[in-house]
Amino acid sequence: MAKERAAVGPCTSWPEDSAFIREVLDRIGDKWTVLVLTTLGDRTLRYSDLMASIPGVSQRMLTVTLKALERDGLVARQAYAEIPPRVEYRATDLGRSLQRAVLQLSQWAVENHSAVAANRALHERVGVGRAGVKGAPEALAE
Amino acid sequence: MAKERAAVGPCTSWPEDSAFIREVLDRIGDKWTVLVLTTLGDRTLRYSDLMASIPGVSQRMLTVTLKALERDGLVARQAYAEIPPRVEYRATDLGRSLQRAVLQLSQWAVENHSAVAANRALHERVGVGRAGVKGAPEALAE
DNA sequence: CGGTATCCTGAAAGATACTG
DNA sequence: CAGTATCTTTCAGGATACCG
Repeated sequence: MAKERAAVGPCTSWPEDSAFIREVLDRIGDKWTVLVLTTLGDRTLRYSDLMASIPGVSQRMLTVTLKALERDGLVARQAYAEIPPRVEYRATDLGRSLQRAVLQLSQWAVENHSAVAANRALHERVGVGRAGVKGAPEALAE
Repeated sequence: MAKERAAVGPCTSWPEDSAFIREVLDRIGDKWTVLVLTTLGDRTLRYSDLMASIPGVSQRMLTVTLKALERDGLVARQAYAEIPPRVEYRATDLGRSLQRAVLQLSQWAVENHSAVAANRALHERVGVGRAGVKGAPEALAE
C-alpha cells in the first residue's frame, strides 16, 4: 500500500528536524564557540581568563561568541558592579549538555584524524588524473 | 610540585587535539556535508538521487561536498563506464562512524531546540538595555 | 548523466582604535 | 577590566553556462 520509497529522502532524521540541526551546526561550526565552551568546562571564568586561555581569539570575536552563547542560554554571564569591573562566565546546564554532545565529536576527531589524513595523502598520490572510471568496480580504500 | 594551573587552559581536551577538532568542525560545519552524509545513511545512492533528495543543493555544492568527503575517505565513489554514465556514492566505515557521532549532536538539537528558542525569546524581551549589571548576583535563567 | 569553469555576493571574522 | 565601533579582508557558497 504505502509507496515503497517515494523520493529516497534522508534516512537518519526527518526533514523538519534538519532545521534544528542546521542551527546547531551553524553555531558550533563557527570558529570559537566550541573552543569557548570546552574551555569553560564546568568552571567559572572571567572574560580575561577566557582571552588568556584561548590563543588567537580577538576581543571582538570573544565578545560576539559569548553574546551568542548567552542568547541561546548556553552560558550565563554574571557582572559585578565593582571597580575595576568583573564579569564571570559559566556554562549553564544546557551548555554542559551540549558540551557532552560535542565531546562525542571530539573523540571521533581524535580517534580518526590519522585515518582521514591517510586517505588525504592517498588521494594526493593517486591524483585527480588517476581517479578512475572502470568498467568493473574497483575496491576503493575504506 | 606541579604548578597548580598555569594558565587556566581548556579542560576537556588538550591543545594538540583542538586542531583535529577544528578540522572536523570545519567539515561538518559547512552547509551540506552533514546533509549529504545523513542522506546517504548506509545506502548506495547515485549523484542524481542525492540531488533529488537534498532540496536546495546546487550541482556545484553537491560536487564540492562529495569530493571533500571522498578525499577524507568518508564516502566512496564508484563510477561505471556506461552510457549514460552512472556514479554511485556510499558512506565508508569511517563515514558511518562519523554519522554516529553527528547523530549525538542531532539528538541534542531535537531535544533542546525548544529550550534554546525559549532563551532567545527571553533575551529579546529583556533586551540589551535591560541586561544587567547589579551589585548582587541576579540568578540568570538557566 | 554527471559533472567543470567562471563570476559574483553576503556574511564571518581579523585589525585597529577607542571607552565606561 | 571588559568591552564597543569601524574598517577591511576573506571566502563559502549561489547563479549561470558549458562539457564528455
